[in-house]
Amino acid sequence: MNPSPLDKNAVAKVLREISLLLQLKGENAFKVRAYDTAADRLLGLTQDLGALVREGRLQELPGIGQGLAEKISELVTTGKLGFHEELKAAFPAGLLEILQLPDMGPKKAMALWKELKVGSVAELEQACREGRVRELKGFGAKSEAKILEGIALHGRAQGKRKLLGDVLPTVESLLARLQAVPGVVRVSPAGSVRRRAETVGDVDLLASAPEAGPALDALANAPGVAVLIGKGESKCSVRMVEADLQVDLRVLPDEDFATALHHFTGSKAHHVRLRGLGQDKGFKISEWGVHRADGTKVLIRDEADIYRLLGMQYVPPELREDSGEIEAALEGRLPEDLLELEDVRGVVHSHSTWSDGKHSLEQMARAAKELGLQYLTVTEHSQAAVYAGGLKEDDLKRQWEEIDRVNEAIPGFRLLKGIEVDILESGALDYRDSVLEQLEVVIGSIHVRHNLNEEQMTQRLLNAMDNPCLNIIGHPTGRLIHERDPYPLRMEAVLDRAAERGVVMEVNGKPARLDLKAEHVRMAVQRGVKLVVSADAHKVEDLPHLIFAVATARKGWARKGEVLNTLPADKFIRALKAQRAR
DNA sequence: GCCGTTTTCGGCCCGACTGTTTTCAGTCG
Repeated sequence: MNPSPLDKNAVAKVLREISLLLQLKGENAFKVRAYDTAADRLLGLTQDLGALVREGRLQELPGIGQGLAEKISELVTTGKLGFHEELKAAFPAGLLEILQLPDMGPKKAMALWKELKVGSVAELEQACREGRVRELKGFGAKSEAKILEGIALHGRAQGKRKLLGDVLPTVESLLARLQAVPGVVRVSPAGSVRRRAETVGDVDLLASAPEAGPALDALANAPGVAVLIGKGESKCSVRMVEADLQVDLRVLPDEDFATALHHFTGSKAHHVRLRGLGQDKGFKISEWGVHRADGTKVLIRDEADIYRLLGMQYVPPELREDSGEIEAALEGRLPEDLLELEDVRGVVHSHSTWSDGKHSLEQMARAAKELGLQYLTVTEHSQAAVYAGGLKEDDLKRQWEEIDRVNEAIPGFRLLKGIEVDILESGALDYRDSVLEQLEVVIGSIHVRHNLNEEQMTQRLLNAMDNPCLNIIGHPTGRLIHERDPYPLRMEAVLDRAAERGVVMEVNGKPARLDLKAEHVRMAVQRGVKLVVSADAHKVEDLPHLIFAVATARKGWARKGEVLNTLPADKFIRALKAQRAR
């Protein structure tokens, strides 16, 4: 198989750029949208793009017709697209960066370029300082100041969306504060936080109350607020000290809460589709509610009412990305038993002071029990992971004695004897089989030698899965969001082998990992590969990271039955072994 | 550029907000 010069992410990025360039050109807005829709479609793709191209099946994807199919094929097979190159040549490269500034769209950017020959952010900044921008039609002194402010912010926060895991604690404490305000009925996060996206730009919060004032004040005066950006009748925006995070709160009457929550949860792509469906059925769906053709308002008590009205299953927020959930919900194919946090009985993947963890086995066990869990899989690093205090084979026996002592000391809870064994460059495991066979849970992970090529890395994992001692592949792509790219890997091949051999895939909940990520989870589920959700805990404070693994599994449409650590400890271990014995 | 029990043309989601205007265009979510 020839590796594709461009993968789906790269192709989507080109389509996105074409959309921007077409907007600059003043092209028909619907043509522009077609490129955006196609980019969304590719990003949510769970099939192999290269295969779709080879088999000429691109046009089976909704939103992709003949024109886009040809362009995508050209990109995938040659790595370039003539149409794209021509468009790019027509504008200065810096214009695309100008478009990233707040309140800056194609019309304004083109005016700046045509009238002032401003073609980069640096030139724009200079033009503002010299007062030349305010002379333009449609611009004024205020726009000039706003642009300068935007440039400053852009420089500071360039591409730095925050990890969901870094943001959620702040969000939850703000929500608790708002819920305690007298008169407040309901509170909820909205936007990407509620959809449990991997990373978050701004945080949107909603509250319902008869009077907006007290709730708005509660946010404006909340601890940790650095700047009050703005406060009006029904909205308040602040910037938090922590992580330079912007938080927007809207307060509205409780009867408008459900439609507003739905509106502000998004995603945009999901909404565009829903509104189209609504229109077909004679409803107009907007932020302010659902209206019939005669203008009367439909009573919407909660979000489920909206989906019911459209004759489809309820779509949980995590799934609202227009990646097939709408078709599935219309046909009744959406999983009704998506994994819930409450389904999880035990935590998989943890470290203690025996290797690079911060807390003792007993501390970890007590903390996990405190969270309502029944077991914790102890999986220290193996000897190859020298930097992480990896255990020698001999150390294991002594650790097992301590595990036995802790298990006796804490009734109703159990530490399982496991290991996170390194997958060496060849795909061999870092312990002898005779040692691995004695363990209850064997996670195999890659920690060293990341710089192999796609074929070598794929083969490394395939080889590892051939060892019957291996139960689970840990953080299969090795990515660290914002820090390290996933290693090159043919995920389809890895998952096919996992399905064939009964190897389980980890969904690692560490906020910077989320690995497998949601789209890979979906690919795994489609192949019948079983999963575990893990915390990858190195200290007791990491144990709640399980919620991010659960969120990722849900975003990948994983049902309870597909996640093995929803089973009690004995059945969990038996299921792991049974998988391998198939 | 896509799409079709309104099918090969003429549609394509909707409304608020802002700053600029003097009735509206552009941007955003």
